[in-house]
Amino acid sequence: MPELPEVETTLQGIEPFVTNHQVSKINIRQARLRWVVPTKLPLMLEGLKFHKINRRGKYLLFENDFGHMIIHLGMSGSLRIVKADEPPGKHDHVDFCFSAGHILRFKDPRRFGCVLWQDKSQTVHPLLQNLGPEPLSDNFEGKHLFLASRKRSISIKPFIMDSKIVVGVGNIYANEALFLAKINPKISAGRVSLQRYERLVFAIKEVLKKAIIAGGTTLRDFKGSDGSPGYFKQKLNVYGRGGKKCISCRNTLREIRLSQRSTVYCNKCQR
DNA sequence: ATAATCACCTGCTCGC
DNA sequence: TGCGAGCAGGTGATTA
Repeated sequence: MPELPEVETTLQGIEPFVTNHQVSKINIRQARLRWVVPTKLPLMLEGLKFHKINRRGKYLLFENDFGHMIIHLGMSGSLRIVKADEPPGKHDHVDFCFSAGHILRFKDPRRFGCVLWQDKSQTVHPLLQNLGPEPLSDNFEGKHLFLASRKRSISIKPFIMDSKIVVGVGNIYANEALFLAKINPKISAGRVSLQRYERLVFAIKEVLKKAIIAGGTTLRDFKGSDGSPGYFKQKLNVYGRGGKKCISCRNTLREIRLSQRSTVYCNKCQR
């Protein structure tokens, strides 16, 4: 499920049940995720409290006195708060039990996600060290994409999905943002004007912000809820609508593959 | 260095 | 009802 809005929604939903709660026990049922869950994880967490949860791109960083736990949800991961007596399902790989009696439960059918540990130190974790700016921050602006794209022949859609360029723009929202900005996903990143990049940046921020708000409305009952947060309910203009009519001009939306990812666009509106 | 492809997994849908 | 093919929200590693 997770694009950036879902990760942010997850953070906000679990935060009150995690921060400043003492971790009593870690149960790892399946350590073989994208990378093996480190053996020393329980040692670094049990008996301690997390001070805070931060987000960097789609990575969640759980901070405590010794360092931070890094969680990524991959393609199918989720984090939920459940009661202590709730039996785990087939894909519930890791439980973080709290003294207060609830559990933070990591579920991930496809196991593309990860649960890692980084000791407190000067060095940044390799997964985090080459990441581009946060899309919702002020220093993400049109000029950044314009400068980074000069002499690049890559299509603009995979370009904005590259985490070295900007983090957190996944397939759904890349499609949606390009539609809003009226930019054809196939065109070379290096041939897009500054003005058009400014429009694209505005569209990316807009799409992500709206999705977070939509997700936020569904996370009231995060504890014990069955998940399915917001974005499915959110109105998607192009993603998943290949062959249907463009909401703006009624032209038939095209569906192609770019970098192996499903890409939907209107060839009349998006030039 | 850059762009495209592969790989990691499970579950679901579709056509036969 | 069963079976194989193809696809899915991500992204690091490998190949040209």
